Amino acid sequence: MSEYNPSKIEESIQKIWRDEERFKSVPDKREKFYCLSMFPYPSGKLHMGHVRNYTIGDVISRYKKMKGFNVFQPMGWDAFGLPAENAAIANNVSPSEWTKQNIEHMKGQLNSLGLGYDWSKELRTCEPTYYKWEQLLFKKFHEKGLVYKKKSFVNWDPKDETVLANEQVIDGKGWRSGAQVEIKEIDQWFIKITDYADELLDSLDGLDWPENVKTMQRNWIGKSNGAHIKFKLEHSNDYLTIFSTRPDTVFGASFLAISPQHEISIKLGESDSDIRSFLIKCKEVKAAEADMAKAEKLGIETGLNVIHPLTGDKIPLWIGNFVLLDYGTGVVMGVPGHDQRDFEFASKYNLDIKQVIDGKSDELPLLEKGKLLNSGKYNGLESEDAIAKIIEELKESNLGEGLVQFRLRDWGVSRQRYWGCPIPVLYNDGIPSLVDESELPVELPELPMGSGPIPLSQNNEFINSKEGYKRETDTFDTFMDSSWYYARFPSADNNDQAFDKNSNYWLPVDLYIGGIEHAILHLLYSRFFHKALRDIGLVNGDEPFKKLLTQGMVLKDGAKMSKSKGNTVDPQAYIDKYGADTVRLYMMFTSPPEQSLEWSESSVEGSSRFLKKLWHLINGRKYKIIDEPQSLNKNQKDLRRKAHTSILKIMNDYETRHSFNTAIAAIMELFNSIPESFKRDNPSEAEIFCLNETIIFILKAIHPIAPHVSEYLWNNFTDGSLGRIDSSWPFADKTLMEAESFQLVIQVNGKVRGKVEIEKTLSQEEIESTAKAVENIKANIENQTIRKVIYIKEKIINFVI
RNA sequence: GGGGAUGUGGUGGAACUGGUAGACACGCUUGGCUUAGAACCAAGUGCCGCAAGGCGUGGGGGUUCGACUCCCUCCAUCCCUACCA
Repeated sequence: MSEYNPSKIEESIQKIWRDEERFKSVPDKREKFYCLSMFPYPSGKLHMGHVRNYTIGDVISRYKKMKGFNVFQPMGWDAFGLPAENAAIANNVSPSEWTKQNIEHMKGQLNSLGLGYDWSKELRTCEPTYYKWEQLLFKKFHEKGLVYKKKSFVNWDPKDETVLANEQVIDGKGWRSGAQVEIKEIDQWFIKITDYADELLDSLDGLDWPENVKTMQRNWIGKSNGAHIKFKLEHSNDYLTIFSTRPDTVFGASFLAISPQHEISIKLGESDSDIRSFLIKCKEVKAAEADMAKAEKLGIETGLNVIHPLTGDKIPLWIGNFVLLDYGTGVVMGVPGHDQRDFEFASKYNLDIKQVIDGKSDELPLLEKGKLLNSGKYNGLESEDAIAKIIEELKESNLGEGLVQFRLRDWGVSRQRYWGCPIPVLYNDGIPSLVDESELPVELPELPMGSGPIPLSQNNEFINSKEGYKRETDTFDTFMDSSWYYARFPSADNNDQAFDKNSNYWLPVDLYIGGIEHAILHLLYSRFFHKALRDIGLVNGDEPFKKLLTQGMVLKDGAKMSKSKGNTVDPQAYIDKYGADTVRLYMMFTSPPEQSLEWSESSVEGSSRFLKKLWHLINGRKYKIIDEPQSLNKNQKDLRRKAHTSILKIMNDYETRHSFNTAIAAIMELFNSIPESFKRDNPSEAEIFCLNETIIFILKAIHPIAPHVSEYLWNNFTDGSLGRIDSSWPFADKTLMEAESFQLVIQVNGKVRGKVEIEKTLSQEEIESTAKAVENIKANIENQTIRKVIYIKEKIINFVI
């Protein structure tokens, strides 16, 4: 008998798939299923996270195909981005060459895993055939009024004279130069995602997405009701406007704080050296929100006052490093009595702390709402009431108004990098205009000979390549590239249109699978893109991804696998050693998709062992057509019951729960439940019938996960008599699932004291007396009054004494 | 700082709707096969205890006949935080 040889089998089966073009998808009459896994950044090698992500997608795609769906599963490359520039500097290769080589290698790896992609629709975001359309979409967004330019902040490395990504700033220093990084303001392109804030929020409700992701998006969008309140600057005609969700606490305002980048701060810095040095200090904070929040809250008095709009009191104006110019109005009202952060700030700088809300305790800060006090004529009113009345008064005196504010900010899409999609803009005397459609794409130029990846701003040939104009030198944020690729896939081979009838047929994506780390940004940008494309008339429907599955990370020794930690495991070594089927089986078996997965070497061995056992049971055996036997003995009935209940459970696990680990456990259980006698050389006809049925069920059930070995065994077992393995899913016959008895668990006061097998024909009284008669139960309830009997049908009986 | 998760044997995990905690595996122990090992096969394996029994799902408290599951509270770890992708 031949041994299980994964590499030989996998190669031969993959050849059949290639020759048949098994995974090429075209529209037809079946129900469609567009299954998409987040495309990878071509970093060079597949990592475990990819293997997991793509195996999940492939398992579901193959399962859906067996269930009769027309499945489309494409794959492509998120090919622009920072790592290519880093590699270019480190290895002196061009980003495009490096990227191309990585793609070739990774594509081979994906194929060796047996992933069923329709490569006829492959796309690469770094190719002009892709980004030409991205440039056109940007132009359409511009025509719709969704694009504008404004100043905003970046991490600036003064030594290298480059803009740094957040991850390139380490402890406030540039990663390469080591220079102190500064916040710098530059002019950049923005897209008005906030125009869609309400819709992005509201249409979350109808999505079949995990609740936690929807919650994260809701909180990110952050719709809040509040008010703008104007404070007049003393000795001036200017006003400062703040936004507050708690106008009921306005009488507790004891300071106002402005951002260090606010024009007043900058003006004061010019004449006051203390303020100047404070502002310089504030520049030394990384632009990332987490870093700003962690930084110590610092402030400096401006010496200016503002006038409280309701009391007329003078209130000091401060500059605070925690105030973001980009967010809200760039001015904050400090109410130390009722806000944690304001309280800490006021305590530190000895500012007034007033209580204006009556709470259960008098300990400040008091964060909850309640009755107002120390608030003039509003004393005694409940917060909600007071909010309405205060807004009314402010409105009458033109010093404020109620309004809804979003936390969501517009999307800055400018990057000062080489390896990205050029923003298609021309400047004539500094006036920008979008490049004409007939002149698209604006191609990214090759790098000058011998140069590293210099930004386009240093490439004069590019800048001046259209006479009379200067070209825009910013490139797009790579989130732009990945925000619409899902819609391009079905039309990826069409160079005349961004989206053709294929996109219309396949969209929306029925299941989108990817890492939880994309829960907010990528998924929100894509949702925005879809809505904007819809309004331009390019796609149908309101949402791009009907259902979402977010997978957890792959860990080693409790930590995320990363190069810097040196704890990476190269999947290729395992594919080479055990074969793709084992790696896929291991990945699916060891943890449910949404949880993180701890890599363990020895468990891989276990998955391989199961496939070997499967091989030894089935290889060499031949399927024989036998009529369904008239009567079966207990063993035979039990096996059939197990087979049919298992198939039903596995179906539910694949389809509804996406719980592949329990599906595999059920397959293993079914395998283990085959009586030894059925496998002998001379079984009875009835035994052969039951065994054949079980083998068919097991091969079909494991096929989405271990497609090579199952198809190979299937072909040899059936000799083509039952069609291709992926042509159908087994029928689970409910009439075969019924058992004649069940095990009843007997509890006394909620503790398990015994178990007994009960015939289903028994009445509840009979069950109760049978339970009471069980040896250990008798002892437990003797001489006791049974106060209550709780019977849960065919499960449990509990005697309460 | 804010937002979202997770926590169950030596290990990965199961328990789907409040109803037998530990399915299915890994590992380990013992035995078989073997000159030996690997592989394979069989039995055992939550903890304490000779046993009867008791304890047990991150800690503490609560609801319930019954809690891994619901509520309160605390702790630990991970992810995101708008220029990593």
